[in-house]
Amino acid sequence: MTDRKINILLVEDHEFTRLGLAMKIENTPKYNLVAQATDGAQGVMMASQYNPDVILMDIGLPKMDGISATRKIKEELKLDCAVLMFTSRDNKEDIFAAFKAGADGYIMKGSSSETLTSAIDTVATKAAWIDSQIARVVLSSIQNENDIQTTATKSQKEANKKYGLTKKELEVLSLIVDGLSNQEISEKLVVSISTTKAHVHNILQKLYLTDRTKAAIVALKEGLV
Amino acid sequence: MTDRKINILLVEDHEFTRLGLAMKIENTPKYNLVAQATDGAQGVMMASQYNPDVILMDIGLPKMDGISATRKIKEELKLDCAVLMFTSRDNKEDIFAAFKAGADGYIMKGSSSETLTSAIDTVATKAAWIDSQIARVVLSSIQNENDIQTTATKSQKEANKKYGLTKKELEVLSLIVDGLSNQEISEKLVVSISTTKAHVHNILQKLYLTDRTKAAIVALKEGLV
DNA sequence: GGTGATATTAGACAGCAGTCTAATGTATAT
DNA sequence: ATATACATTAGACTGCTGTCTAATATCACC
Repeated sequence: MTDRKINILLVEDHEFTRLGLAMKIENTPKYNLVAQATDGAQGVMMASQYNPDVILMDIGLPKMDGISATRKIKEELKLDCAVLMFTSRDNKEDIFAAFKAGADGYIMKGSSSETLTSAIDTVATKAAWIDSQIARVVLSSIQNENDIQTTATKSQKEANKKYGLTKKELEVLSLIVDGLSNQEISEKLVVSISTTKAHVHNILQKLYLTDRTKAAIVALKEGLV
Repeated sequence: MTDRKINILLVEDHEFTRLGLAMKIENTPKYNLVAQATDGAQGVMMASQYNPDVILMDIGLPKMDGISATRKIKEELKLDCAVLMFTSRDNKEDIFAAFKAGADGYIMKGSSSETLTSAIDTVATKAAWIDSQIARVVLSSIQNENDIQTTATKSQKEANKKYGLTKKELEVLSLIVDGLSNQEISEKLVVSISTTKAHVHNILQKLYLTDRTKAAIVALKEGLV
């Protein structure tokens, strides 16, 4: 086989974690750390610039979260690289959003070095790698997906649970889909613009989106409102 | 960590395949082949008898198929072992049925020795292993729900008449509905931002709207794109 | 009584969106 | 040839969007 080194791009905002990971990667002969990014936007940029084999991506990132960044890399840029999500979040929503965005693997922070190398090696060969802690969550949900499709009554309440939107957030999302601006939403709900902005911000976070237009599109297509 | 050998149970009806796998396992120091079964019923029996770490299970088996056997081992007997499906079937139904039954990994016959050991090692640590050939099938079914690549050839000309949008404007509107920013649209169409802004402005004028979010909503609801 | 989730607000800030004006080039129809 | 429609670009400007930080208040739950 090709004994070429695996080129890795590291995207992580916390300095110490990034440093630790960089150390680990650089001390592993078969890996080659090509670049490090400290936020999502920079990560996307560096991905297209260095075209790494594997991107080790944190979820919680400034500028652009890891899931949005993954989506951009996979769907828009269509880069041929494996994205390994590296995070402390083990909730269903994040896991699914990550895979939906095109992630190839999902590993928990706090994993051992052996687990990390195993995961990197696996996704580098284009196979999927799922951490033991969350394997059950993913696999059990695959079962559910079949069951849900037969019952066919999912959309509204399921979608609600799916993204964890609160009642107020759903209300705001609904008004966004009606085409209202923040100012108009504020007037309608009799709250300040700050409040509306906070709600909109929370919605975008939970849906892993970057602007209200995308939120409206997703809400319409997935029947969230 | 524990350098204990990984105890493996092999369940495969085809003699030559079973022999080849047994050879491979026995020639790998870290593995210990505890038993071999030639049908599903025997496999279940041996699983409870030997309590292996990993069961390498074929799907097409006499007496009881591999998926039923897996379900029995996982759900009824609740044995703490990893089941690695080993099969030539790559259709969605089998894959999902396998995971639904509680399989921890899915590997194709015809995989390399390296892939096999990688898969065994991975499921032995209770992580999920999905073969590269079928990773796409599994992940894409998770990723779906979003892809609406409808080739609307009819409504385009009607919409054109309706609002008097030009070909270019419809193209831009379509990209707005995809959630792209002016910058991104400009890059995609290889024009300046000024041009994109002009198109967007014309679209808004013709649709009697004030912003791109409303344009996306109208386009989606009225099937303009 | 403490903890977590939700809702509320403010201010400051960077950046994008959309408007306006103005100009140029091309194609098509009359 | 000349009008009309379409595509392209620039510069400047206003205002809205979304982020970040920070604080307060309520309610349910343990």
